[in-house]
Amino acid sequence: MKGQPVLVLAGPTGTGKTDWALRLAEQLPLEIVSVDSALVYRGLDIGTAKPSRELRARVPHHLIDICEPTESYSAGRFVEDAVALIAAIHERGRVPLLVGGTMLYFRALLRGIAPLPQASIDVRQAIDARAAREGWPALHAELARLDPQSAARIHPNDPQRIQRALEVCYTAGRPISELQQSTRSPLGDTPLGSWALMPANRDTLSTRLERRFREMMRLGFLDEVRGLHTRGDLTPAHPAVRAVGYRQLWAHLDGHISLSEAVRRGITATRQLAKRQMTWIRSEPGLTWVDPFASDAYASWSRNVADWLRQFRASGKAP
RNA sequence: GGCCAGGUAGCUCAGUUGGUAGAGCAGCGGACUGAAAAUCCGCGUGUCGGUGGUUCGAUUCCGCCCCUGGCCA
Repeated sequence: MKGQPVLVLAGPTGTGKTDWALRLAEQLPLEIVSVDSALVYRGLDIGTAKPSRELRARVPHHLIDICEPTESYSAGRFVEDAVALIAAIHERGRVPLLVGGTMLYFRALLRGIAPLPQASIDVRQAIDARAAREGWPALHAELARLDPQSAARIHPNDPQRIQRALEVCYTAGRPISELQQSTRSPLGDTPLGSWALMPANRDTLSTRLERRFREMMRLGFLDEVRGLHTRGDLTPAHPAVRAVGYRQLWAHLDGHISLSEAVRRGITATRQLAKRQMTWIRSEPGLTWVDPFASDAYASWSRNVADWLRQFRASGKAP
């Protein structure tokens, strides 16, 4: 017996996912679940192209503005939150529409994530301190002793993953590669209607991303970052400050680079983000690609979605 | 107009005591299990400004020309 349907709309930044989701929600009984590691933070608005409060008042949105920028959200928390939300939305007789570009979150939710220990600030600090003394290659060598399987997969120059793998060894007492074997999808047999916005022409996206960044600057992006900068409790080590655009403007506010250089680098970082997102989408099975910049793209997509949902209505499982 | 310094990869530059060249950035491809808008890996043929000359061989040396910047008129 199949469960109730879930809709997925993935895509790189700047392809209009948010807009499409809102339009679709005007014609179908949907609730939007954001799949975005930056939209979770309060106070990151302009630079994340966060949908406005008015828009969010019209259609139910979830997982936006749920953290302080001093916090660290995670893929694990996302999966917990999303699973609970999907159940609640189904309970209300509506259809969840998962929208976003954080592909790790999508994968963790759709394919599963192993029950691993949470990040530990203390352990990470200890590892960082050792890395500063002995260098990351030494820590990679240690990982090779404790968890050869992970060490083989993790490049010696990849501090973030070496650190995480060691952290899990220390706190769980077992290698991460072993714990990862019990990965399974939390969604079970939930039927998925999955689409990805993939621009057929990269230059079109690139141009739009630059335009959008400059528009953000016009809307007061720098003031927004200055506000975060002035708080005094945030540093470039916080995930919120590492977000594209924020990081570069932060460097400018710290006096490291000029404003025009920060903007230039911000635009570049945005393009690189989109590229990484597309790499991930290409490798992800089960996604139907849609070129968002083709004429009538939205119209035909929304028709497809409605058609796909109809089967559940017919069998009486959904609205 | 004269003098000086440059013109080498999309950009900033290095280099070749003469044997047709390499870094960073950008770009492209890839990886991705609690930071993921993160973190990391791989990919470098380009009339070496143009044209004559010297030479077995010139991007490298010499002449002339063009362009850019600076100084002097």
